[in-house]
Amino acid sequence: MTPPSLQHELKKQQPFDCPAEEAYLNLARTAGELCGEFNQLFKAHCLSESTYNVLRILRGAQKSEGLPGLPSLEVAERLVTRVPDITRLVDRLIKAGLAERTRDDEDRRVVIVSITPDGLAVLRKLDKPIRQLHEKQLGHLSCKELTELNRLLEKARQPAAADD
Amino acid sequence: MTPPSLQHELKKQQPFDCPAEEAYLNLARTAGELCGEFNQLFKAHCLSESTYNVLRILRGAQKSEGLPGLPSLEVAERLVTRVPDITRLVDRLIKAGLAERTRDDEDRRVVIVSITPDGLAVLRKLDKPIRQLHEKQLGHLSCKELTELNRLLEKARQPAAADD
DNA sequence: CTAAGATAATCGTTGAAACACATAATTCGC
DNA sequence: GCGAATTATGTGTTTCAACGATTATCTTAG
Repeated sequence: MTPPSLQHELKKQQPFDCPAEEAYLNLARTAGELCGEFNQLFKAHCLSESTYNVLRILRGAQKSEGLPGLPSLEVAERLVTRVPDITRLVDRLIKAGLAERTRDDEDRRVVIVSITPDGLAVLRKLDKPIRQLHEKQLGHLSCKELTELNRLLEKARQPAAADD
Repeated sequence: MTPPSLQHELKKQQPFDCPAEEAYLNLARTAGELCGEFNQLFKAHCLSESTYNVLRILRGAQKSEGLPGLPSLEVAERLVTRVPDITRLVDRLIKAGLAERTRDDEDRRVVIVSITPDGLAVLRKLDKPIRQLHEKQLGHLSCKELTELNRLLEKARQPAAADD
């Protein structure tokens, strides 16, 4: 198990200016590689990472909170990565028949987005390969390592989250 | 130092299916937030993360390796995140006057990309704010924590790198 | 010397993201 | 109630990324 350092991977001649820079690049590169594999999987089912996440959020709200759907803005806030254009994201899902929009009667400004049976079916089909890919990507890390990684990542986000 | 867990941030009701999934989402979210701030900074100078990286690579090759430039494909391979369309990336830099193309006389297929004085000037202007942003984002992690984070991220990439 | 194959780079097109602005509905001060 | 301000959402436009197919040059086998 030789450690292929990031510096070597990038053919970088000089060492990194500061450890924070190395960590940042490491983070970007790792996330890019891992996300890339997922995007490939999603694409095979005509989804993207964003649209998949929206479906997951809608299913979660339905299963765990018993809500038929969520306001658009609420969906946007729950996304893993921020996306300013929730409208078109949902548009794509609706065009594919995986989600639907209904106006809220209480507050006619808000649009409730909900998942359709077809959307649930697509998620069901993806559940297993997703789990397998997670396992393949990070399964070789021990439980202790994953816990530590999570701790460090959450700590890393703290100052960035400060100026939200 | 209250730990704002990812589950809470995402308003997720159920715990994560598996630790690998949580780590993946944590990774994606952290990278997204950190990259977002950098993209904002780059954008203020009419660059993107990709174009900035290309400039950094070109400067590095010049400074450390004494090369006037690099073949396009070599630049693409050194990028932090894989980008299949190096041509248009370089197009944008050339249009902005920050890089230039020259044909290699040895092998007339290869195009040597090199950074211009203007490109170097832009990088110089960015060096300090970049360092400051790295410090702001990850400076609150101890040196030991950064080292451990780097170790875990490199380990995480190993199986993904296997099927390149 | 020539044709076939390999390699480097480019181009065409599609689809998605980013950003600013516009629209509709609600709330609040008067 | 009436109109300004606020909130939730939608639209227009530009830019960027992904994928495939194509062109140009080099290499090599015959």
